[in-house]
Amino acid sequence: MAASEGLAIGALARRTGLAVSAIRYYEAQGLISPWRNAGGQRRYQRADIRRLSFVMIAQQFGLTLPEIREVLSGLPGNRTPTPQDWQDISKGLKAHLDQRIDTLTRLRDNLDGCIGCGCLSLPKCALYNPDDRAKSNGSGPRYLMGDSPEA
Amino acid sequence: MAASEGLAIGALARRTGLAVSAIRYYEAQGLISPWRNAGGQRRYQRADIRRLSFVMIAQQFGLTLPEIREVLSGLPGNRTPTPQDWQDISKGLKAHLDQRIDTLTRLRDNLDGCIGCGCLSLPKCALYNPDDRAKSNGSGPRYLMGDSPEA
DNA sequence: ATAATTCCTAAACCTAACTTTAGATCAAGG
DNA sequence: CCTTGATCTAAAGTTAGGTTTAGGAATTAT
Repeated sequence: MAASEGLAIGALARRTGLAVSAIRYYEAQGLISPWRNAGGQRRYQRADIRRLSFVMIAQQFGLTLPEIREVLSGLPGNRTPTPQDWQDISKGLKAHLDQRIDTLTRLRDNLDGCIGCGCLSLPKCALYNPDDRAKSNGSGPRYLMGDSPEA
Repeated sequence: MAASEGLAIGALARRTGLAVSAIRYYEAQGLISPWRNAGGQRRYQRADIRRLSFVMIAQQFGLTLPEIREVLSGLPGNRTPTPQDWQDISKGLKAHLDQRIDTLTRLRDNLDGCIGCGCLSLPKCALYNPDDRAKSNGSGPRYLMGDSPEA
């Protein structure tokens, strides 16, 4: 097995800790693009280990797979990414995370105020802020609150 | 319509901004318990507006519905919750949020370090911490990283 | 007394991010 | 050559948190 043959999907799975099925799924989502050997099996570059690690870290930070694909598109397509390339796109990740932390911190501080006043369901409550909801992640209903003062 | 008749589900939906279907779903998840009128329709107390508002806020903070049900169980069952009751269980929410912020802040600071060293895929990287993953929310694969230094 | 709303239940459908399954093919060891 | 293990594809299943639909029944408005 010459070094030029690349990694099989199982080997990549062991190296990254991902399930084989997850790696195939990421390919379907456009996050990674292996080539195929003569028998039609996927073969990966060593740089793909780092690529998938980046995907996993970005996921922890709350990015969706389409968002991660977008960030990864900042890598050069014509050569193996250098450490500097990775550092460059990681800065975008950090900015994203900074924003999430700011949002949550603001929510927490507002909750402090609400614990003090016990208002919790008033439209005037500082927690009533649709923008935060759009930013914070995923689930939950479409709207938030809109109670009348007396309740 | 005497005041004692309670709110119909549509009225509660308008007051909270939630969809009628969401309110029924929350009931199925044990988050709210209306009584039924003679015709079998759900009727709610005014205090339920606040209860659902609390559910929505807790969701923004990243709690799952089972977790929220757990927090709500801290309310008195034998009477309408007082502002003090709400303040009491809100403290639990705040603690939860504090923890999320700590975790994210730690992740961000570790990423700062990684941007500096460019390691991103090493097991020694500070970002390699399974505990954070268990805490941070929901999706994503089971494991994280496990690359060898040379990659 | 209708007509128009609203509400009821049960079941199917939806998205994200995967996993599982089934049946077939490929690769490697003896 | 033959067996074992890894891989392939396509499709269905899974979980969370809901929404939509279908066919009725209750309420409200006129």
